[in-house]
Amino acid sequence: AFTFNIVMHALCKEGRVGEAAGLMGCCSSPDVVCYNTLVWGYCTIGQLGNAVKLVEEMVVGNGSSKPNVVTYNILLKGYCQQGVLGGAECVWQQMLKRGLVQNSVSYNTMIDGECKEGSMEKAFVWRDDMVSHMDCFPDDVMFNTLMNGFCIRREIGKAQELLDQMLESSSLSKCGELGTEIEVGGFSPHIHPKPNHISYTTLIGTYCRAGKLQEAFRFYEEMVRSGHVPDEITYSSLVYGLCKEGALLEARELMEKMQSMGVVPNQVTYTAFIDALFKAGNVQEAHALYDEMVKRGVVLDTVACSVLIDGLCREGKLVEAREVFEKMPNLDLTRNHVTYTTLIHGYCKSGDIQDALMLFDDMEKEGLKANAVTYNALIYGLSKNDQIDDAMEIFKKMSEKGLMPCNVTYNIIIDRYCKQGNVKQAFALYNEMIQNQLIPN
RNA sequence: UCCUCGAGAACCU
Repeated sequence: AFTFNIVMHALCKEGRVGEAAGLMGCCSSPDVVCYNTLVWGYCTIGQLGNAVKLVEEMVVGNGSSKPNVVTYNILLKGYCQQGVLGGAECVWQQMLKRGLVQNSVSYNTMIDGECKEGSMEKAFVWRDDMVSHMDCFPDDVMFNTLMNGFCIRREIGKAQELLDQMLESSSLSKCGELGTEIEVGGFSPHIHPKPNHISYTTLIGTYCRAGKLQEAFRFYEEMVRSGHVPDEITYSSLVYGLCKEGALLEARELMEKMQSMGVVPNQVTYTAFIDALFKAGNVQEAHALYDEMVKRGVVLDTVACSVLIDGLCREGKLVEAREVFEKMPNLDLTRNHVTYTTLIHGYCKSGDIQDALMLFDDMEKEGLKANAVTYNALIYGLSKNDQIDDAMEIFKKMSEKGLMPCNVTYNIIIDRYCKQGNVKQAFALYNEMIQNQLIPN
């Protein structure tokens, strides 16, 4: 079972959960860890139903594979990832019924789930619950999770205060001096964990996304100065930040610097850079870097290929873009709704509505759900092709499918009517947009 | 050997 699990885990990590399941079937006595690994696999690919079924199987099975805290923690995360916090709470109750005691991973999982929903208030309720019911104190993961929650809400200042709290309590001379101050989150100062590289990278990544590179690099330097080792995620964040601001030369320099520090650029580092090069119209370098990535044995993934498809579309090389798209399954790469939408948009932009619509059908046949962006691409393509009536058909179909048109949807149509000189229709849609509580930009 | 925190892709102007 030990050996089986190592392979199963590797398969699940690549999203090959079906194969992992098959492998477990070959194992004469799979243990809890095997089962947990498979439950985890199903959760990460979004197949919660299969995960739950497997856990039920464990419950009625023999003693060696009864679900444990880890099993339920995996389910908690599964529900949180789907945004079904209520489902996670049900799992929580089941744990109690089965006499299992939640640990800090359970609590941190729920806190992260609430943070990702933007509910910091609820996240802190879980924190309080943990402190009052358990012997465990908030750990570094919890602080990092909460920092990230504030970052998501664009309250970077509060995230920074949490970092400061961790720093204060790890410097002995300051311990006990903070008693009466009201701090973010109301933590008791003496039990703070120390920050780690993730604490810093959380802030760095947020500043990079916000285009505040000075701040990002300030924390990078502080991180290094205090003895934390930046990893590929830290550097990828910074490379992305530089690219986003158009500082492509500096991005390249940083990629070299990270290697001199012994950190190997991965597919995320490369993809961030390649994407920026394509968008800047620097096609040759984009391809050169892509080749470098492949030559170095960096494993391609869905995003890397989608970026390549997008770049080829921007170049007008739709045939080549299609070839990459077709080759993805051979490389064991999943094509998701973004991959499809990228190519659909490429076809629309080039006026090839036929292929766009065919690909849209293929997408639905694959069981992938089109989102507003997909529909917007089609609406754009049709209206640009003077098929405004067909565009409006798609527009209606969108609402029928329960997808709300967004402001980009309205922008596309309003723009078209204006270009046709049909200002009246344009205003009609503008009013509809307002009625739907959308904010014009 | 299993669970929790940080990085990259698609639509209009």
